Amino acid sequence: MNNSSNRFEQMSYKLKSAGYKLTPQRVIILQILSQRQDHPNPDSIYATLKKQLPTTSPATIYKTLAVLKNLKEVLEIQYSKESNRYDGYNPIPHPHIHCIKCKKLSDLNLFVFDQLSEEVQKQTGYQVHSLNLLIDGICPECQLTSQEDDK
Amino acid sequence: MNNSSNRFEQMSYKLKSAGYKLTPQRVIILQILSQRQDHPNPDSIYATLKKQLPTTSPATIYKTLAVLKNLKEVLEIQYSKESNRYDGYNPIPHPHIHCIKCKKLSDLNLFVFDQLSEEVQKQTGYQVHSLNLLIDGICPECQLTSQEDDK
DNA sequence: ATACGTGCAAATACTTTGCAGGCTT
DNA sequence: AAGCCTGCAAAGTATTTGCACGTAT
Repeated sequence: MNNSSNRFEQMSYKLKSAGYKLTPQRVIILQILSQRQDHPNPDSIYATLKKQLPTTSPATIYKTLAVLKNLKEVLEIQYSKESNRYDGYNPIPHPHIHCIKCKKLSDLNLFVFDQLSEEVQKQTGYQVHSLNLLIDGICPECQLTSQEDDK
Repeated sequence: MNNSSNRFEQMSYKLKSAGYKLTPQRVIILQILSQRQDHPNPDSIYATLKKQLPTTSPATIYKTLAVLKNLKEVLEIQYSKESNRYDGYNPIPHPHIHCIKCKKLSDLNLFVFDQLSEEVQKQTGYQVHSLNLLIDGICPECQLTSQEDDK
């Protein structure tokens, strides 16, 4: 059993345990979230979902994402300009790097990250809820193709 | 001469050198940005500006902030839910901690932060543009007052 | 039957844009 | 005179909300 299947089972279980119903819409949303590792935004999830259930509305996705976020079964990566992206494959908080050209959003391994929360808590006295590290840049591929539009 | 005055001079100089005009609106915006250390959002800047120039519109603030951001004379702290906040007092990228109760946004000193950009660049090959570390939590004061609303 | 979920549409919030008029150099 | 800047209003985008209907237990 691969991680996608595990994630699907885990999310389904969590939803049901918390008293939520596993509707056809939600099943598909869970499938999408457990499989995709490209951190889709609501609109992208909507596009896929609409193919299988054409009557679905975006509101359903937003509502389900909110539930999953509260259950910590999906990680929300917040943007101010573009819409949020969601990681259901690996919902444990981790830093990301975002290419501002091709919009790709990738995981980033930083061994300092996991200690940060506790360190900040100690240093500031804040009760830390979430720690968002988001890096914007240009990925190696886009660096090649963007040489011509440099001034 | 204190840092606020320095910042005001520096921002004025940068604007003029880059060919922008120093209009009355912009003078006041620069004053606000150079003095306030609470990381105001556009609306808060607007409220102050409106007192001195009642006909000012929010668009003027957004446009001026965009210019200053490009000149790197103001640091934009991005949110997805609330509006952006701006640091003109210390425009060099640095991490922040945000209280989700009282909305206070404070600077955070993390000695690891300054090395991160280069480390990420090496590790990923990305050309790093900006590194945003934003921590959400509850500040010590709000922890005291919020005990009663805990479930 | 009761409560939850869905889909639609309207509302909200923040920010950007187009444009006409004004001011500065 | 030319160009930049402002203020207004409209448009744009992302997300949330209210509500009536449907469905599952």
